[in-house]
Amino acid sequence: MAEVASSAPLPERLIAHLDMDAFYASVELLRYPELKGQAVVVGGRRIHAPRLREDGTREYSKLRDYTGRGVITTSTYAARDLGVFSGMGLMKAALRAPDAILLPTDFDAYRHYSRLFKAAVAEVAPVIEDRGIDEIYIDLSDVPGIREPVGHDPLGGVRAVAREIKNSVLRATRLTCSIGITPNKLLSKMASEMDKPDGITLLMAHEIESRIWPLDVRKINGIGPKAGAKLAALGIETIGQIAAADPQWLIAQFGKSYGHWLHEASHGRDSRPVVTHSEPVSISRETTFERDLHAVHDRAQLSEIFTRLCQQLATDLERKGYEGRTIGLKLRFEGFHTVTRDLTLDAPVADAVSIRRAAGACLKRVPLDKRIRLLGVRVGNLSRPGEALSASSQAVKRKQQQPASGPAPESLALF
DNA sequence: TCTGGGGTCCTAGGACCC
DNA sequence: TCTGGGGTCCTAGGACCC
Repeated sequence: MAEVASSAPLPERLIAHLDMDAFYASVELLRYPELKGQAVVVGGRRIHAPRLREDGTREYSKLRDYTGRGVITTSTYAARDLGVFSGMGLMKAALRAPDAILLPTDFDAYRHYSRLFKAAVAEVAPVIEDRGIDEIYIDLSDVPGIREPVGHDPLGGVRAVAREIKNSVLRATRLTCSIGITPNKLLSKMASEMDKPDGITLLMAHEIESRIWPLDVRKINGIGPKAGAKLAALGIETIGQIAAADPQWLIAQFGKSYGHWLHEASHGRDSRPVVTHSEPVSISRETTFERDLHAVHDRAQLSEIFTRLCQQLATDLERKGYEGRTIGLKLRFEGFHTVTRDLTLDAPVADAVSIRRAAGACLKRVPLDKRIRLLGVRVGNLSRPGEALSASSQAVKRKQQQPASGPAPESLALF
């Protein structure tokens, strides 16, 4: 009893961040185990799928075979050693690692393993926040046994639960993951990165100074390229330097909200709950062309792609059971300049024709003098069909009983 | 050899209403 | 005729994340 009482009390909340190790690449290695240990990059298209030779061995595409505009979605740790990372253009990566093996992205497979690993975690700890295909937050605060010390280790119970989660994931998927456990999401996200791959990192409040403050500011989830560059220009490189800065000065530099958040984050403070359910805000489809298209010269092709995106979006909406009142259009021009237009209708729609009509009206508000690199369509203001109208859309309904008259059919000739 | 696709959230200005 | 402030909605752009 005396031993337990003398150890530091566990925090009220114990939050885990679990990140699958090189997820897409690791799923591919389950299929092609002979690639284990090699530099492998995921990001190609179908044509880069391995081919079966007469003798039963496989022939893989190499990074040097790639032409086009794709980026790396994941690379194995061996490929990262060659300097190729996710987000990097495949053509650029091919210059650095021409002999790295290239595999096409197979989202269906990754989604399958995503479901498997999340279900495996849920068997141990059910309070889970989805953060995409390969990572989750888990609220471990009330997991049985987690606050039990083991021997002289007050965190023994926490370690045991972490190991149990990792074992459960490994059993279900044959994949490894890394886990960070701390009193909040912000710190856990950083902790899960500290011992990758296949690691467990526990970090409590009294260790912020020694383990968090020396880190680069970009390690904070929420400080991206822009804020990182601005901090660097102000002579701030580490999280500890943010923590040492006058909060009023941070607010003067970054605005009230972000400046205050920077101060809090640098001290490891974060009270955001683990959110186990959320509704989508918008659903979209977009595509980048193999070559930039011209609004006039490539009109037929653009029109076809535009219609196809609307049809895919309608299919997505139906499958997920949503309709939406705000239709958005996105165009990216040569030079990467991006423009969006949106239009809010009086009533939600979900069918391809209505989406296409509204997006077409948006298109008429964009000058099309430059070549187009990307075209996208989005549906926002989502609701479920048959659901009671929201107060706001009821107000609109009352005001204008007439349904919106879209543009005349001839105007669809644009594109 | 630049820079995918699918998202969320924030800001800021103008319209409109009370 | 001028002058307010608050609140909500819509739109456009941008930062950031996986």
